[in-house]
Amino acid sequence: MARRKKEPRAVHRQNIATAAEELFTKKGIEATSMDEIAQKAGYSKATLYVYFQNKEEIVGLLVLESMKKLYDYIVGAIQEEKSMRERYLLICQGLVRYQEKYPFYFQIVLKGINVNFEQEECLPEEEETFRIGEELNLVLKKFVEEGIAAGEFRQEINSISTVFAFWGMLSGLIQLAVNKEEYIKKAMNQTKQEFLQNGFDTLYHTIAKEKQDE
Amino acid sequence: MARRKKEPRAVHRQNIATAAEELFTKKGIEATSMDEIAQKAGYSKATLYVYFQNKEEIVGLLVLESMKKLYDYIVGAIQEEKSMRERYLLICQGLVRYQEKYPFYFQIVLKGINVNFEQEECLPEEEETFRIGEELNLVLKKFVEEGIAAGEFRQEINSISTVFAFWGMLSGLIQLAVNKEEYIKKAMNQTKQEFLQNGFDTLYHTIAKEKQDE
Amino acid sequence: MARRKKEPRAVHRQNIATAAEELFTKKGIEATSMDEIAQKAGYSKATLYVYFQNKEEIVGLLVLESMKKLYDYIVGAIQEEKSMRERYLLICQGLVRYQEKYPFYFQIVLKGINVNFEQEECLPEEEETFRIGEELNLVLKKFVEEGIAAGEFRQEINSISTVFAFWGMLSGLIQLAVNKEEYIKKAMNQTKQEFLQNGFDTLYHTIAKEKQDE
Amino acid sequence: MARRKKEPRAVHRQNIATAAEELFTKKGIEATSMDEIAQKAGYSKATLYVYFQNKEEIVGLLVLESMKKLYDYIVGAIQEEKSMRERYLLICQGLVRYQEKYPFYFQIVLKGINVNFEQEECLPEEEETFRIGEELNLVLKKFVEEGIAAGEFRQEINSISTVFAFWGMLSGLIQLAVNKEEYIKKAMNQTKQEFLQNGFDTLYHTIAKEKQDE
DNA sequence: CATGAATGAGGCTTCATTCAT
DNA sequence: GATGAATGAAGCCTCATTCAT
Repeated sequence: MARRKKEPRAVHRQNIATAAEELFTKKGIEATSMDEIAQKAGYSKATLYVYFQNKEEIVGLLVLESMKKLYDYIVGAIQEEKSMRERYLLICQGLVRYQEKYPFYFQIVLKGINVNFEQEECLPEEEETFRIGEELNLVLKKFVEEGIAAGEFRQEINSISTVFAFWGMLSGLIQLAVNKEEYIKKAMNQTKQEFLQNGFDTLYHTIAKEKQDE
Repeated sequence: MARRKKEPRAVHRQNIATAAEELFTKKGIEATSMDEIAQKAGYSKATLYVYFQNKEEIVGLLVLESMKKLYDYIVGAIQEEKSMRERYLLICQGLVRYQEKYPFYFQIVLKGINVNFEQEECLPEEEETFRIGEELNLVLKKFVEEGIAAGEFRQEINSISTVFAFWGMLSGLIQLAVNKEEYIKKAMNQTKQEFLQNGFDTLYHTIAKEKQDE
Repeated sequence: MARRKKEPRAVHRQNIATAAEELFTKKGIEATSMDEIAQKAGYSKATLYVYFQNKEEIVGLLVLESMKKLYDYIVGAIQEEKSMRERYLLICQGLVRYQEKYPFYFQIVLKGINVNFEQEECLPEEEETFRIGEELNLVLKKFVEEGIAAGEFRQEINSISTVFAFWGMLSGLIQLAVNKEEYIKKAMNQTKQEFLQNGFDTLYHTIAKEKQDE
Repeated sequence: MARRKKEPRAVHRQNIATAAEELFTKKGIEATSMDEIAQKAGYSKATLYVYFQNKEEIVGLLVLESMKKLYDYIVGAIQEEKSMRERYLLICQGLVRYQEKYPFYFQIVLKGINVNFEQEECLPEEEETFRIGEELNLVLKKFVEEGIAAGEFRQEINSISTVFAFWGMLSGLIQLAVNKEEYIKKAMNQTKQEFLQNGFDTLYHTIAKEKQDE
């Protein structure tokens, strides 16, 4: 009954994680049972526990993966050879793509993780997630500093705090856009994209030096 | 053992809702069982089902109540005889108070409700919640228009879309501040209040007419 | 589907406990599942948890009951208007009856309970069990003292330690007799009763003053 | 990854048994999983089933080994060139050592094994265990007879039955002492050793000829 | 109306054991 | 022979919900 010959552990973990991912995206994390994940992944429920300690670890891995993706999106955006403004918008688009791909982790990442700041009791995946989050903050901070140095961003903005605040505002904006996409369409006749574009622009005024007309 | 002689249905609903409210705030909605609510409210568990169809309806009522409170906060802020800026900040404080008082509905309100836009399957409470939300949007829109008329806010901002975007950004900012209060303290040596104040100011630049240096 | 009208909580607990008791006796505690208990008791599995916090509590109640029974056996034996020797033998018989009725608790009682000496974390049933055990020790100690005073028992025996030692020896003897009843029959052609009688007599020499021929 | 080139079957069995032994002693038999045994032994879990039919057989082997050890202890004690009394106490000490080294088999040996007397369904290890048990009985019987012949032990004691009864009483005493070591300390201010010493002495009166004051 | 009583459905997790390679 | 892989079966427990009284 050996279903797969000799595929490395990581492959099985990925199979399971992928199945879980789809279900989480469709039904939410809490509402998805290990039974369903097993079924979807094509393993027996018990097998799940061969590859993961528990449900939490599956979530943990997925969150970590999502965080990596987010990191890549954003670093990729920043490394483009474009204007500050264009790169800023690419960063925003990165967040949007992230939210679309991992709707549930978006919240988790924005909520719980960093709390375990220097604490012990957490899965290695969670630690790693936190670490990447920190790195991401640094990368963004550098981006802001670069913008200031280039005379494009206003000097007053204390970079780290700004980054963090932006993080919150952007994610709030995106979540709203997603949750109320339909409403936005009907009530103000805008696509999600348009609505977001507006929001991103608006927020850009916040950091950009005067004369930066939208 | 009829606990209260003939008190109207609404009183019992309120008793139950109040008990639920406290538990939800302390432990979260999912983590609170009907058992606990019944216990805290001083009713039998079965009685809960006399006054509410199911758990969801309890949540619905509570969300509605919270929405009313939020409405009051914001309308109250707007009606103050103060400058635009001061009133803007009062609105923000209203949101903060709301988040503090109803941490769990904050998300619900920002997420699911309006989706049922003109749909059938939803509790009367949800409809009402939606209605108040709409009204709130109008009130805020008027506030923005007043600001524009007074020459304090920039003209370009299409009022309804701006209101909505602000809604998202402010709530994102607040949620972040709450979830990472500890982190904010450690990493940037700011209290939640300070961090938020900064964020609100920053966002104010977005709508305020030039020369409005913080 | 209300199976029983208004029987008090204790009745249900007893129903469940009785079913559990039978299964424990037949298959052992570990080997008996809550499912089986529910089935045998004629309740749904979930109902078990209405009346008991968990499996442990069922065991706890049963152990307590058994302890009470044991207490009654022994106090009853001691209160008989007979000679020391006869009463001693009645005590022994009490232990035998106890072992026959509650084979599994015999071990539990002799093993785990008193360990929680003055500790906190234990069910009220366990505390009560411990308390009765203590009382039993006292009763037995008095019996020994009475025997000494009557000039029937040797003076040297430090009463409390003797009681405890006897407790161990008797229970060891009884357990052996039960576990190897068959063997005893075949290897030494004795019934369990005869074998035990001999053992009890032998042990009696230990405490009785000289001239006490078997 | 053949771990050991061509070591005989027995070696592997011993490796596994040793690992199991340690875990059993530390956590109990039930609470030890095959997984853990495999890990500790350095084999794959599946390999365990190459050398043992099932978990039970591992226990069986271990019980057998323990029985051999016990046999050695006791025969060793009897062969000492000392007085009956001293040798009796050595036997007791042997039992104590046995209990300390194999706390879990103590019970098993005293309980289940001989039941399968001349029955079919039992592992070869169990048969062997039984055989050694028998031999042990004989050895002890001879010891008793020697004591009687030497005029040290009372004549009335039918040797085989006495041996068996002693077996039960001693083991009961020892188990009690172990299980309630803490309690003995607190309630009667004795160490386990002291308590046992008393018990052994007490029991010695049972077999010793008069004038044998402790 | 109020509730005591009961439960179906489901959730997570564990573990001894099997089997193809 | 040794093992990686997989799993069936079982266990304990929780909870929203129903219903007869």
